[in-house]
Amino acid sequence: MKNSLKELIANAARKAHAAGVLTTAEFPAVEIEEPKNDTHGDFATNFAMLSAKAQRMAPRKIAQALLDHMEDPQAMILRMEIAGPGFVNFFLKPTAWPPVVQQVLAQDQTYGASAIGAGVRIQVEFVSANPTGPLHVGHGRGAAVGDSVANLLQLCGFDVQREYYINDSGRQIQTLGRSVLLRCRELLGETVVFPEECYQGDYIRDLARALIDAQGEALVRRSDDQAVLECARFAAQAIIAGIRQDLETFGISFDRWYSEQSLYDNGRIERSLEELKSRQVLYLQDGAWWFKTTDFGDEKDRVVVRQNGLTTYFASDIAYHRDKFERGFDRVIDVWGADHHGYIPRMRAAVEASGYAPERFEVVLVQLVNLLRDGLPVAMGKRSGDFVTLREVMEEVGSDAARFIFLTRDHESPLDFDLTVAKQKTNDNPVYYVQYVHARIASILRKAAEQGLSDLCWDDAAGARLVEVEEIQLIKALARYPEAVQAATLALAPHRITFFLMQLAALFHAYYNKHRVLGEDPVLSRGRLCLVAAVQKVIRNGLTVLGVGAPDQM
RNA sequence: GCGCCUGUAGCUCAGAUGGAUAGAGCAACGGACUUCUAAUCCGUAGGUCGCAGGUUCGAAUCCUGCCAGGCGCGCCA
Repeated sequence: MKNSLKELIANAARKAHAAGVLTTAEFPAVEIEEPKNDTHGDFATNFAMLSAKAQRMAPRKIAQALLDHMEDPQAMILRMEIAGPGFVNFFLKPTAWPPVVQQVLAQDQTYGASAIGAGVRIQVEFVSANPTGPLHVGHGRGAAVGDSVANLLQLCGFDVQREYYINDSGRQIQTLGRSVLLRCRELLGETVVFPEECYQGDYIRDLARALIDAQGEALVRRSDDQAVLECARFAAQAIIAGIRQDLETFGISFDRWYSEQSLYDNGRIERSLEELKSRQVLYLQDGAWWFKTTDFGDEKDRVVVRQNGLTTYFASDIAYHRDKFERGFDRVIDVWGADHHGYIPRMRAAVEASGYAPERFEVVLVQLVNLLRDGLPVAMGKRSGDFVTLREVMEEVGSDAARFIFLTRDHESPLDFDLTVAKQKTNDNPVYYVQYVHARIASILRKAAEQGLSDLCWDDAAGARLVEVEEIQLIKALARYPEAVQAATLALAPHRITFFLMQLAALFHAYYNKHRVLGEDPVLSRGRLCLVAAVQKVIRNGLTVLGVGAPDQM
């Protein structure tokens, strides 16, 4: 709807210029908005005001020129007016709207899809939690955001790959192995001092028990190094399996799990460091190798190889991101916890120094989650091992509620997640508010089927009966969905879909309370049935983007 | 000290590329179920968009400075 109007305006501008009324053909991009105030029409454009400078004309004069040259082949415009400083307001005929319903019904699951990303390969890397413990609530938010961003991109035609990077090398894995080994010894009757820097959670004990069951006491008889390694391997593997399962329960699966260790094993880290040396961005100082990230806008240089000869985490990341681009991705998106934001400049530097345009690398920062119960903070200490896992949250409030709530805020805003509210089945809890729309409509459709009205066959006669204000508002909202998807995608902001759905749900509930779908008049009933069926499809499509189910009954 | 994020109704938050009179929900108060699911709806009330300048036809939105809160500033990951 909006796009066809844009065409009309652009054509009018060209014609006006050809006719010599406008002085230059230098036009701004046509922008169209939906005025909040409906006395300003269905749509409005500020084209005349934006053109004033280039045309050296008064905005209202330009507006008049547009009106004089406007064509309307589909006869959808009722009237146009010039208003205020130079807005052009468009009032559409009531008959312009109902065809949208038909379009939604016809396109079904693909309504909202587009091809704006066609031919672009894009990778979204998210969660990537260290395999040293189960996922917690914060990871859940990152997972929900990352997966929905990927869904949005796919919907817009991008070729998307989801990837999880496993930090399965380095000191933390060693620590993991040590933690498990100590618990093993403890279980076998030794008295051990369990150091503070080891992982404290109960899951370490569980892993130790499982390992003893599998291997018996043979384990502790090995040399320390050997035993730690064995424990680490076993534990990391088990934890990753658990993470994978949690994510699956959460409705998320990855196309690829990428091992950090593999970057060492196949020499990629070595190679990328050599390459940086040859590009003269590495230098040796105090026995360590430094990357001159300051040449690329970072505030200080960063170490990639330590004095002791070990590479840093940053070195792995350089190799990893280089590999992403070598695999042919046009865009690379990392979803990170906001506490890593200080890492962005050096990572961007690394991308640029590796020979790739830094704009091709983007980071979505996800702010932290404050877990509450009855409005009071739930204690969360990673030190103490006393944190609430994603699995526990899913078990308590359900995956749908959790995912929806994670997406009720801009990912750059911190989020209060109240377990009590998440379980409530009231207006406080927007998941049910939206899902209820789907269930209610399903109920109407069942009822209609009982009455022999199962075929939603659309015709102009039925469409012409959709004249109530609430109906036109609903249809307008449906028409807005594809734009909402595109805007959310371009901004990598899935929460906009959440808000779109809440708004559509509000419009539907109001309509439902005021008008009956199934009534005496068969033609009217059919028209309304098509309308609510279309609403149901858009609700379902939107919930699918969020990874939330659309139930037929509640 | 430097950097990033945040500051909008009593509370929790939306406000795409700058647009016309700044919006929801909750909480408060008053109403609507013999009819397609009341997990719903309708109404009332609520504002110096942190503060001060600037840019322009026009600023919650862009720029500068300040104030408040969060996070980050390791040869850790």
